[in-house]
Amino acid sequence: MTVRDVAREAKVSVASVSRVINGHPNVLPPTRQRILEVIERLNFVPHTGARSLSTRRTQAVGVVLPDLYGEFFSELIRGIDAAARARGLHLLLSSAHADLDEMAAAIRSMRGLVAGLLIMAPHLDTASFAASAGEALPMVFMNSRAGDRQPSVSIDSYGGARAMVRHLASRGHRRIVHIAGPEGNFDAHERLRAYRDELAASCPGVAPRVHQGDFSEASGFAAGAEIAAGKPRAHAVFAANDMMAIGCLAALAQAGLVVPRDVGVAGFDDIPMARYVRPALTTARAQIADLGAAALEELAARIDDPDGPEHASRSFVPVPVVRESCGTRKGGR
Amino acid sequence: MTVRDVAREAKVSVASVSRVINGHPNVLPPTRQRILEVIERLNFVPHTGARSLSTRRTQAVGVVLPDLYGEFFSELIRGIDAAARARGLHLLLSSAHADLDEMAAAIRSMRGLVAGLLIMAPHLDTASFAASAGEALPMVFMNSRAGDRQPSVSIDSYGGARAMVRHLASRGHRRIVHIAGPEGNFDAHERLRAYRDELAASCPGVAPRVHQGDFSEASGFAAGAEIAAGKPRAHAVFAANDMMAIGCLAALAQAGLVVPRDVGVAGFDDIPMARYVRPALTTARAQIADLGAAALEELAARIDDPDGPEHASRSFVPVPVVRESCGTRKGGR
DNA sequence: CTGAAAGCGCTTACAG
DNA sequence: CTGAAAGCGCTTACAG
Repeated sequence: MTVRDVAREAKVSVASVSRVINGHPNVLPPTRQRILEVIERLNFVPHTGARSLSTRRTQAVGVVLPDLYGEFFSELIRGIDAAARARGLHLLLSSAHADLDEMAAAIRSMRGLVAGLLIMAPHLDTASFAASAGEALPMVFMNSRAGDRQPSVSIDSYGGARAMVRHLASRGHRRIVHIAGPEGNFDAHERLRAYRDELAASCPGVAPRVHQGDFSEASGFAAGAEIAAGKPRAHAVFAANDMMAIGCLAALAQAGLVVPRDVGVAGFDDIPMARYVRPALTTARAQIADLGAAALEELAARIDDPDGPEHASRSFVPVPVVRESCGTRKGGR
Repeated sequence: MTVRDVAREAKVSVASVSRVINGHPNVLPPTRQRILEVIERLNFVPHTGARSLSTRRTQAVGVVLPDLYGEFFSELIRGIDAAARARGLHLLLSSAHADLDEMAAAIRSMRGLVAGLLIMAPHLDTASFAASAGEALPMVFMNSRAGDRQPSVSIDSYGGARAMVRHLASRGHRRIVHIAGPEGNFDAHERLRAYRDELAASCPGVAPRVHQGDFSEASGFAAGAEIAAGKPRAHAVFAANDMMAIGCLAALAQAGLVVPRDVGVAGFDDIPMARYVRPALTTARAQIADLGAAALEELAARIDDPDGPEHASRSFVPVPVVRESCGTRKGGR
C-alpha cells in the first residue's frame, strides 16, 4: 500500500498523489477529488519514515534520560510531552543509561530518526560528553553541566538550596544537618555546596554535618535514624531531595520524635507526594514540568533556526514551599 | 556523512561498508579493518531511518496513551520502558488523546516509524476502534475493552474491586459507599459494577450508594465532604482509585472525622503515594508496571511472529493491600 | 570476497 | 496543472 498503488488506481502520477497528500495547491479540483477518494477507499496512510528520509525532516525529538523512576521523571516527561504535543512533535524515549557510553550509543541509534535531542545526564563529567557526542543535531541539556557551548535548562540547585537553608535559619534553626544525594551527581553536589555556604553565612560557628544518601527513601530513612540518635540533636535537617526527606520523616517518627516540634525537616523538589505526607513536607519547588517544557521549547527553537541566537541557558530557581514539617524554633541554639 | 563518504574514503563499495556495519562475515579482515578505521575517523553514524526503510524493520514501538498525568501513567511507562530496553526497543510516545479521532490520527502518523503499537484507550467504545484503525501493524491494547480479535492485557478491575469490597465487608463494614470514576471510562464502569455486585453478595439488604467522581483528588475531596455529612454515616468508602481516596481522606479529616475509627477508606491502584499518606491507604495493588511490561512482551512476541498463536488476553487481578485506613468494625451494622 | 544496481516509499525540482 | 526522473541513505540479492 504505497503512493504508487494510489496513483495507479487514480490514474495519475505519484507526484500528484504526493501533492494532494501534502496539500499543495497546484492540483486541479477534479483530480484532487479523485485521488482523495482512492486514498479513502484504500485506507492509505503515508509512510512517515520514507517521507522524512525524503524531506530530511522529522517530527520526532529524542529524549535521553538516565532513569524513569519516580515522580521527578514523570513530571519531567509530562512537561516535555505537553510542549511537544502543542508543536506536533513526537517523543522518542530512551532511558536508563548508567554511563556515558551507553548514553552515547542511545544517541547514535537515534540518528536520522529525530530532529533534535533532549538530554539529561546528571553526572559531573558531562561537559566532555556534550562536545564528543556532538553530531550536527541540535540538542539541549537538562539539569546537566553541559559546556557553555551547549544550550541547557536547569534547576538551580545551588540557589534553591541556599534559599531553603536560609529559610530554615530564619525559623530559628541553627544546628542544621544535611542528607546529601549520591556522590558524582551534579545536583547533589550543588545542594551540598549550597548547604555549606549558606550555613556558614546564616549560622556562623555552626559546623556542617552531612549524612551520605543516594536520593532513595531508604537512604533517607537510614540517615534519619542516625540523626535521631545524634547528640546534640539537630534542630533541623535539610535533605537533598523529597524522597530522602520522606524516609527521614519515617525514621524520626519511629524513633519517637515529633516533627516539627523536636526537629524540623525540609526536602527539595516538591514532588506531588510532598504535600500528602504527614506532617506535610516543607520543600523547594523545582517546577520540574516547567523545566521540561522550557527544554523542549528551546530545542524546537533551535530546530527551526539552527543558527539562531544562542539563548542564554535558562535556570529555574526553586523557591521554598513552607508546609508543616519545618516548624519554628524559639531563640535558636 | 553517508555510507558513500565512508566507501570513497576507504576505497571500497558502499556494499562493503554496509556489510561491516551490519557485522556480516564475508569481508576480508584487512578490508574490514580499513573501513572500521574510516568510520571511526569520520565519526560516521548510520542513518537509522534510512536503514529501516530499506530493511522494512524498525526498533521502535509506538505507545499511545490518553494522558500522562499521575503515577498510574508513570508506572505504566516505567514498566513498558524496562521491558523495551531489555529488548533493545525504543518507545515512541504519543499522549493526551481525548477522543478516538485524535488517537487514530496519532496512530496514522506512526506508520512506518514503529514495528507495533501499544494502545490504551480506556473508553467504552474501543471495540470498533480496534477494528477500524487496524492496519497491518501488530498492536496490543492495555486496559481497554478491545475486541476479542485484539490481544490485550488488562487490570481486572472487576475482580479487584470485588475483592476489595469483600475485604471491607469481612472487616465488619456494611454501609459501604462508592466514589465512582468518570462515566464512560471502562475501569470506572467495571469497579462500579463490582461494587454493586459484591455489596449485594456480602451485605445483603444494604443499598448501594454512589458518589460521582472523575478520578481526580478534587472529586474525591468533594465526595468525602458529602460522605462526612451523610446520615446515617457510611461505615466505609471504597474509592475507584487512590487519588480520589486520598482526596476523601483529606475531606474526612477536615470534617473532624478520624479514619479508620469513624469511617474506613479504601482505594484502588496502589500508587506509590498510597503508603505515604496518613493513615496509610488500604488499596488494591494493580501492578501497573507489570501490566506495562506484559503488554510490551506480548507486542514483541507478535512482532517477531505476526502469525503466532493468539495469546489469550492476560488479566492482572489486583489484590487488597491492607494498611491502616480501613480498620475493623465490631458487630457490623 | 567484492561491487554494480535495484529498491525501500516518499518528495521535489525540472520540463512540458 | 501534470508527469518522468532523480534522490533521501541505506541494504541485499545477483554476478563475478
